[in-house]
Order: sequence, then C-alpha cells, then structure tokens
Amino acid sequence: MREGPDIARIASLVGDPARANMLNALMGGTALTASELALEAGVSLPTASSHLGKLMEGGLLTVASQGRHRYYGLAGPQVAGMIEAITGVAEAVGPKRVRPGPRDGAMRVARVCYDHLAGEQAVAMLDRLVAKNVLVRDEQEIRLGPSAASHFAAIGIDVYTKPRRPVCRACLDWSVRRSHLAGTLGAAILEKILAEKWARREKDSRAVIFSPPGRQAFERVFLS
Amino acid sequence: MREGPDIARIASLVGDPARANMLNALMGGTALTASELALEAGVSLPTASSHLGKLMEGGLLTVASQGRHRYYGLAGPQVAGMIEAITGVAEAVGPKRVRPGPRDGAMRVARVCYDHLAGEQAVAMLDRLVAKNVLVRDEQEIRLGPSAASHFAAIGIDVYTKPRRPVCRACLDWSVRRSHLAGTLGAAILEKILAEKWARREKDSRAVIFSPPGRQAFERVFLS
DNA sequence: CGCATAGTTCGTTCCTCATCGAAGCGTTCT
DNA sequence: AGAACGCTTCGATGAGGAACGAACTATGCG
Repeated sequence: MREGPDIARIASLVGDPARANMLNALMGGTALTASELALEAGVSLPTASSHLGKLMEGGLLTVASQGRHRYYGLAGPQVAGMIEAITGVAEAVGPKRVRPGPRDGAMRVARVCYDHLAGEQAVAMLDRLVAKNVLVRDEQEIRLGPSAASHFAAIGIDVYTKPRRPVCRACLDWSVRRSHLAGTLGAAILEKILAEKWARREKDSRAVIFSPPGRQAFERVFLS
Repeated sequence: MREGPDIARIASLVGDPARANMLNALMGGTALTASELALEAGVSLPTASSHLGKLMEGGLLTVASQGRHRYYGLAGPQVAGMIEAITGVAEAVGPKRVRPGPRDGAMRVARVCYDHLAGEQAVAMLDRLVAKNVLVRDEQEIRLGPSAASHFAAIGIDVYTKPRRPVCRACLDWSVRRSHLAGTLGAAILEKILAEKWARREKDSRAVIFSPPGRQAFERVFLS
C-alpha cells in the first residue's frame, strides 16, 4: 500500500539461501567466477547463473568479463553495508551461539575453499610464504617472488604448468578474516597435500583433517 | 555452505511485500495494532496475523498487549537501522524516479491512513491546531488543549464520545515525514469531511479528493 | 449472560520460484 | 579445425509459502 522504494524486492534477493551465500562470499571484496559462487552456494551452475542474473538485475552485483570467465563482485560499499546490517541483526537475534568457540573446530583449522586450502593452516602458510619472500604481496594482488620457481620445484610443484588461470590469488578466510592463497598455485598445493596423504577430506564436508605425521610434514615444508 | 549468522532468514522476512509494508509502517516509531498493520499491508487480518507471528519469531518485532489490543513495534534501533540500509539500496538501484515529484499527486495531498486523514492537508491541519493551542503536543504525545472541547463542539464533534481508544495520537506521514493526527479525534474529523461531502474517496485507492468548495470549507474550519 | 470487537489458529487453494538436466553459445587451448 | 571449458538459456518438476474463509479464544460493554 505504501509507496516508496521497493525494499521487499531487494530484501527478497538476499532472502534466498543460495544468493545469501553468494553475497557472503563476495563480502571479502574479491570478485569470483560463476562456478566458484555455485560451489560456495552449494547449487548447480545453471541455478547459480539464474541467481546471478537476478542479483544483477536487482543492481546488487557488477560483472567483469575476462575471456571466458565472468567475475562477479558486489556493486558497491552501500550494498556491502546493507549486508553488514542484515548480518548484525541475524547475529543479534540468531541462536545465541557460543562465542567464536569451536563450533566446528576442524573447519576452522583447515578446509577446502573451492579447489584450494582455507582455514588457519592456510592463512599461516600464506603468511610464511610472504615472510620468506617466496611470494610477494602487493595490495590486493599476490605475485611470485624471485625464488618461487625453485622453491616450489623442490617440492615437486611446477608453478608454470597451467598458465590459464591466475597463478596466485588472495581469498578472504571467513573464520580468520584474513587472506589465504587461491589460484592454480593454491590448487596445486592442496592437490599435493591430498596426494601425499598428509590429510584427507571429511566426507560431505569441506573440512580437511591432517594426520599427525602429515601435519608435521606440512609444517616442515610450508611453515618452517 | 558457509557458516555464520543466518542472513537469508532475516532478509526473507523483510522480502515479502506485506511484511515489508508493515515494517515500513513501523519505522515511524509508533507501535501499531494488528488490524492497522493489516490495512497498511493491504492483506486480511488472518494473513497479517500470520506475518506478525513470523516477524515475532524472527525477533524483528516486540509486542505489548493492552486489553484486547496488541501493539506491535520494531524490536530495536538495530532492526530500524537494517531497514534504513535496505531502503537506501532500494532507492539507489530502484527505478530512478523523478525527484519527490508528483508520483501520485492526489495521494500526497490527502489520503486515508487507516481511519483518519493523512497527507499534506492533514499535516497542515495538525500544525494549525497545535499553533492555536487547541491541541497540545508533548514530545510523542498529543493531548487536548483547554479550548478543545468547545472548539470541536462548534464543528459538531464531541471529543468524548468514544473513550475506548486514545483520542489523539501522532502518526508519521510517509510523504512529508512529519506527523498528522490519528486517534478517535482524527477519525471523527475524517468522518465529518466525508459526511459534509467536502471530499470523496477515490475508488480502490487511499486518495481523498477535495472538491473546490469542500477544500475552502475545510481550510476555513481547520486551517484558519 | 449475550453481543461486539480484536486476534489467533486451522485447513485449503493456488502460485511463485528454486532446482537441475540438456542443449546452446562464445572463448581458449592444441 | 576440433576439443575442452565457462557460462547462459530453456523446459519440466516440485516444494514452500502467501492468501483467505471459517471457526475459535479472549477482552470489553450493557
């Protein structure tokens, strides 16, 4: 009955679980591809595409086509602010969850994020690689350092194998609120971790469980 | 897939047009009854009751029972802030409507708000009544002034006829962002306006159209 | 008590919209 | 060119939920 801006239209866009997950994933500021968002939301690609279309039409998203990839990002700080506000209310009225406590401890420590490792372990690893100057952090971007090629070759990872995708990318970690390493290099490292059987994936979950010796090996290689 | 506060749940509560209208109506800060909100949202009472139940369960509303009335209000400033944020986005991305222009001119000038008059005419009327000290504004409340009884009696309105409901109440006008007069007195005045045929109601709309002589009469009685 | 008003609950109907498989485009790599 | 990949469009299916009428509870009035 009332006139005025169509707040129901906007709110209902955020009101779908799949779309909410996508928006949440984009809150890190990094633009993501449709496939990544589909995984993030837990829906198929066609479904994700449909959702993205609606979010675009609603003006909540922008898109940048790069080759055959389409990078979706939040339309602006105002949209991000709105999501923050909604999150605040949801937190306030939501089930009084125990303080940052170990809701799902394993997930906080290490988990899969698309095709690479996320969680405390992943954040620590990126920190260490940057500290050792193997990787160079430059604002939003991450680049290979001078010793990167030899450093990773020693571990059995060729940083130049799949040049199609960006080799490195920063990806914001929801549990730690800091970045971890994505891109082909991040994917290769996760692949190695699983191939060496340092860790196994929890069934039907994104959690990654390290075995005690596996953890030692990982720390020796990436955190020393 | 992502953990975290259930933002979709909250957003979907706001995402229904009926509920959005209710929340919008409550943004004025005045608590309203279920019937008033049903009218505001343009739905039947049972439907409104169901919506209110959901908003309560979601923690967005509080309720205060007074006799057989139940006054619903926003749960707090955080909720109001969230609605503001959503409204901001909706305004920004919405159809670039012409500046406050006469979207529906008649509605801005005068319309029905539940059982009383709203719009520019109503706001002007309340201003004038307060200026003449017939009514006394005291913060949120409006009370009868010393000359109120005689003043309204002269027009043929008995301010003491229906003591069940508050005689006066402030109601925020969405188009002008200022208050107009609600309560039994507000209702009685609207009744008189229609009874005297100073104005007629637009079919299927809340607009109230004054005839030229009717407008003069109204201005003589209430705006002089 | 009986009647009126305010609100909720129940049950049914109906429609929107999320979902996915299959197929269709455009890009990139070999 | 052909194959692989990223993404969108189309069509069919299905479930959730918004809507209202009717019946029920609760409060107030005479």
